[in-house]
Amino acid sequence: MQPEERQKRIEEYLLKAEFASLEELSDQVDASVSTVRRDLGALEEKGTVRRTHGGARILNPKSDEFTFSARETHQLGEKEAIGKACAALIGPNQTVILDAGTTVYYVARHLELKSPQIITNSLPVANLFSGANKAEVVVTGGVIYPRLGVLVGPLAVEAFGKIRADVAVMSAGGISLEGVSNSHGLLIDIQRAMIHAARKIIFCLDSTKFGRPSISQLCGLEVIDTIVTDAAAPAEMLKEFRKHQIEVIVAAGV
Amino acid sequence: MQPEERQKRIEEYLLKAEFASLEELSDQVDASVSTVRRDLGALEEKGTVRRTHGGARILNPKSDEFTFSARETHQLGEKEAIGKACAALIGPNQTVILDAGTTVYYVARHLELKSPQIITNSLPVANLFSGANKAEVVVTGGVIYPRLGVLVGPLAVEAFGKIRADVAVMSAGGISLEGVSNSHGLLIDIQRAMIHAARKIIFCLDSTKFGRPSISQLCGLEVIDTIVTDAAAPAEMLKEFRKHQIEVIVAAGV
DNA sequence: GAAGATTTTGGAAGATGTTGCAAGTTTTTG
DNA sequence: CAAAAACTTGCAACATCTTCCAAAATCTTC
Repeated sequence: MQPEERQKRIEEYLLKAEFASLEELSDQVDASVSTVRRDLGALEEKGTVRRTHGGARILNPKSDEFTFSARETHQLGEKEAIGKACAALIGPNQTVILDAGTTVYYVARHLELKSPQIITNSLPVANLFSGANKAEVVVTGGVIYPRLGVLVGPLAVEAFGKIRADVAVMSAGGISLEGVSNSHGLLIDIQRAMIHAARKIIFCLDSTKFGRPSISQLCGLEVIDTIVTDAAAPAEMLKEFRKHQIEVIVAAGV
Repeated sequence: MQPEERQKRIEEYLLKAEFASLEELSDQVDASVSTVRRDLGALEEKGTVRRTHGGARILNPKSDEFTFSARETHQLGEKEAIGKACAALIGPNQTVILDAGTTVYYVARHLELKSPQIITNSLPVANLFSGANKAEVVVTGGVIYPRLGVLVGPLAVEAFGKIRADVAVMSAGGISLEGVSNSHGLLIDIQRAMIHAARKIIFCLDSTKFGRPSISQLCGLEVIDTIVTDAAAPAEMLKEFRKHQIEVIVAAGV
């Protein structure tokens, strides 16, 4: 990537996050910390950013945009790790369905470089890619479900009915030996349509989701191809899932 | 391929992507990197592009109407005023189509309280309402047009084909006595569908848009019901528009 | 049309710029 | 004050730029 593009992306990231560590930025723009350091030097010269020990801060914060403010999520480390591990499963130029949900959002963040074709009904995910130019992103229609920024309703279901994808990256409210469940009834129809449209089904579930069934049953274990979770997931359950021919990936902690 | 055609394609690609590496462009126009380098040199001379190490960057982001770098929007005050004046035209509980474009975005900001039903293909507008739960917001599907955050393509056109609305709030690249025009060809189909779907058509145009025709013709004056603009709009043109039975509203300056 | 002049193209060699790493110094933290 | 983290500097490896040249395409002139 060219220095200018990298610097612009650093600026953009800082606009959203306000501060960021060098590590974070380095990860974000896929360059070494040294390079990020130099970039920040240039940006500071330009006056848009101020260096701090270990990171940088935006000088002229103007973030009223709707983005998952990268800070407000619990278990950030785990979700980052899951996101990275799951993104590694996606090949370049694949067609990927991305579900709504914070965990999947973190998968999306690691997907930019693969320039896949993406289909989503999540506004935060759409926003993530709206500035980037590499990936082609299809947004399903629908009514905005307040707070979550998910598009729901017949338009969304229809859109998934029309397409076929290589992979669906899903999240859910809970998983047990009986299957996967979710708390928002409205989402169930859409998630079923996603599952129907994709050849391979990956569920991203942080460890808190295990053995915690939610209100509405989404699907049985037999439709799942892969589960990506973090190190705190209960080992016996994972063993059970493996018995069901499910590939279980435990993301390395940070 | 002719040098001119090649250079035009480079420009077009950069318009979408903002940055591009030499490799990328060379691939895109099917010429060697050396040739692309020379082309970029010419384009830089012409002033549309800036060379960077390893690539190039678009310099003159065309038609600021749709580019949403909220940081650098010109005529912010005017757009705010237009937004306020236009929002006043909308009654409560109406169904409103909101076009993409910065001016319309400012209308949306003043619309929250009226809790209307909103239909839009603009991601920034959708984001604006995704937190609030007053309004019901329908987002059309579509492919994200890079950088602009507009949903384009058949999904979007179809969505507008299926619905009926009370009002459409539109923007455009330019207006003259011949009619309204826009710079992005892709958007024309969608805007036509919007016009078709709505009973009343309002155009929000800041004063810089007058007498400045853009590339593609969108529609004639006869479809316009109302124009909202700011105080700097040329008086004679407004008079002409009024003769065509168009209601012209001049928003009070800040 | 054909022969020669001109322009454009793609590539090669050396100059220049950028990147990531490591050693040594400074700052922060407990 | 000592350990840890972060910063600076210098450097080697790498990518990109400039300049040049020969081949190909295009234009002129007859």
